[in-house]
Amino acid sequence: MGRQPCCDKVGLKKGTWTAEEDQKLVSFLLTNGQYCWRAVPKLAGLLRCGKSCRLRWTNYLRPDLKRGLLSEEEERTVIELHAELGNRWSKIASRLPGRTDNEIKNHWNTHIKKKLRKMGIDPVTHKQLLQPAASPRPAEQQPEEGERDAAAGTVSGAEEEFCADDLPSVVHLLDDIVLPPVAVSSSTGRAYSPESFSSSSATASMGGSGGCVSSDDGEWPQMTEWPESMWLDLDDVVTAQPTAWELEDPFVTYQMIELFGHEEIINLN
DNA sequence: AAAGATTTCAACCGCGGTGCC
DNA sequence: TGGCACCGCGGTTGAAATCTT
Repeated sequence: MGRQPCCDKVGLKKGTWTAEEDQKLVSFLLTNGQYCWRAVPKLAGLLRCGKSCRLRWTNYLRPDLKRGLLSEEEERTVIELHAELGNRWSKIASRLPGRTDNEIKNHWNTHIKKKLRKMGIDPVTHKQLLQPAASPRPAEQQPEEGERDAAAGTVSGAEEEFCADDLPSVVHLLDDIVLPPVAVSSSTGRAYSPESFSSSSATASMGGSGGCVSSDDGEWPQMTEWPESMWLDLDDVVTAQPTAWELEDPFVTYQMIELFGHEEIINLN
């Protein structure tokens, strides 16, 4: 009856992935493609459950991922989409090529929430906060993060409260954020340096904009580094072309990369 | 220089939807 | 048709990195 369990969790490794594990997983998936995640760890020689492998691949090892902080343009998109969709991170991520739901969720919680609050905007409802962020209530009256979110309603609650008229004001206010001077690609909105298009196999498939991110200290953007494990094992994915093209739907981005000597078209969403 | 506090983000957990048996 | 596993999602955790004192 039914299927076999995904994993028995006995003797399986947890926690941070090692370079060797990354290497095994990437090597296996690039050779065999993605099919049954349950079978992947066994076939790849990993003491991990399929779920863990899927997570590692989708959030960190996929060659089409962008690395580094979200650009100003990407942040704006996230804010707009969050106002529209709430905490549906996967939906938001699907509109930001090369970004994962986990990455966007983390960035939202660590950066964007703070920025919005500083600007006096409730990150849950996207409306102006009643009290200025600079003059918080006394500690005993200050609800915990979770409480506040719960009080403001769940995702659906936020949707109910959200008024489309609020969106332009939110986006406009974002313009007031002072960012360090960086070179920004006019076509992609992403910061870049001349080194962006390095011959590194990993950076070559980052949406055509290179793996470069702006730094917070106002200096020239830094190259995004891929884990050493990837350098070791991605010799087979060399010379990926930084040529991305967009079809009718601006949110569907495809990219041609070279895999094992033949060209592959990958959907960056 | 060291210790403690804070921040970041990779990874895990648990749930719901879907599909297989 | 019911039970179960798979998959993907959102929330949470905790180790590592960074900052502050």
